[in-house]
Amino acid sequence: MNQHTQYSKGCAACQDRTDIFGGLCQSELNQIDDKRIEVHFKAGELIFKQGTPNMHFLCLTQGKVKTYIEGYNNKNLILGVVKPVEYILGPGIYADQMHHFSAMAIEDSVACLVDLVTFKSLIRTNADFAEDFLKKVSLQSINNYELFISLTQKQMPGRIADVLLYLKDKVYETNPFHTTLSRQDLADMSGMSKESAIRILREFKDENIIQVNGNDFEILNADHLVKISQTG
Amino acid sequence: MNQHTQYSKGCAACQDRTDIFGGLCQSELNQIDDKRIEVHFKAGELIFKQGTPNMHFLCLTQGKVKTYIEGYNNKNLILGVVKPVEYILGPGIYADQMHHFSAMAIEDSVACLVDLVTFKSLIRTNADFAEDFLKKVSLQSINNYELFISLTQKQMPGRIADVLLYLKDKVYETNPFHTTLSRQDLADMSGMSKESAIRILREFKDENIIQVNGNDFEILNADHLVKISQTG
DNA sequence: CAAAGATAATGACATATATCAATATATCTA
DNA sequence: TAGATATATTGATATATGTCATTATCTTTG
Repeated sequence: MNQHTQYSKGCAACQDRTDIFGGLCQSELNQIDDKRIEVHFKAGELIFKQGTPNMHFLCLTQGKVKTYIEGYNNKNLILGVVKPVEYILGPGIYADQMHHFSAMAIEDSVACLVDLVTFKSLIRTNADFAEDFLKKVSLQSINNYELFISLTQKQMPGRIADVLLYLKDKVYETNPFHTTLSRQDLADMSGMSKESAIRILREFKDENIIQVNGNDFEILNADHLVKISQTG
Repeated sequence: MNQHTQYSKGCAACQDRTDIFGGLCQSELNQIDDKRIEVHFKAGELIFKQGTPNMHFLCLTQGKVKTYIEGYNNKNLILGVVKPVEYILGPGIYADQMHHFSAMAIEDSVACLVDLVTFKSLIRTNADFAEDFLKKVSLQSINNYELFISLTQKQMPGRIADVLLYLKDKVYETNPFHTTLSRQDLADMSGMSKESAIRILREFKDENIIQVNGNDFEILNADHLVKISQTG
């Protein structure tokens, strides 16, 4: 990606492409704009790391970012994939000012960093914005509950089905779709070894539920995938 | 528990026993007090159920409550045990007005129900209260991340170790402790079958890490439990 | 107190899943 | 382009964990 083709018309322009700034007036948007740092990340680059201080509110304007918890034995658990225009919010902002998960660009990406002082002051002064934020946090929480059930109560086919449906419906929003996620990433999203993830994908392929060619996926039988997701 | 020995001096009295009302002035406390319904639950009674409308903000003043997600095949995942004075907050409040998990009294309990209109209006008008609330939500979120890692990346001994340490340090805050949680509950907290939970407990007993007698537990070697928790 | 019902404990067995090793394929780099 | 490195795939095997059946223990209730 060319560094000069960047999207830098300010927060007002982004406002058209998302709902998260809907509760802000022009002067409030300017507050954010003034404190905004636009940063470009190459695919594979770490955006922030679990365990480091959380100093900024981060808004993704281009590319895709995976968020993941670094667990034991170098095993990661991918919480989700963020796409533009969406912010990446960690619970540390209002707790211990630390990052509780890491974020890595899986495509060349552009993110805006806003210092937390500005962000928190807006939360305090604009009740609509605070409510919108609470709503976002809540929706993320609901997603986490679904992830909990998927990871702890479903067998491997159900978990892989959930990942495929998530990618199709929530991340790429197309079918077929191309992903830059590796097989290891798919495994980290479904809490299994990469060998197991590969095996399940092959089974789905053999049963004509999906078509796979490298990193190109097509869901051929979404209903069947939903059924597999539900029956564990 | 005798219905007449109830704690009913109003929110101001509860304020001494918790931090959650710290950001409220007297008139705001009165607002809550006016809309407050105090309800007694017997052990085993359902307080609210996943999938039903979420109409109240709930504050536990006596007893203990387990919160759990109802998954597939009648399998539950216990998120945690709430003790007084703490509120039980679901993400539905700011999302779809639904309960996303269930709550059940595991001891005779008393809870205050406050309608959400009052609660939300306080969030809008009192920035300190809103920040305190965000902090609570964030801490809960951080706990959930730890639970994620425990449930998805640790083997059974590590998961049972986490449950035992959680009960000792966070729920009962004594050692030895007595619990009203069944073996099935312990299994639902650690994402395994009750038979497996029982087996691991016996192993810990045989290794003199814990002492178990029915529902009376004593952690004899906490350091060892911590080590087991860390090595998976 | 005895009977009944629930909960707990244990063993035998089945199976889902991880691990290890080998090979294949893709991607990078000199 | 060739070599090197990373990633993907497959098969054989080990193991963690669930399921089922049985017995034991506790708790309730008439």
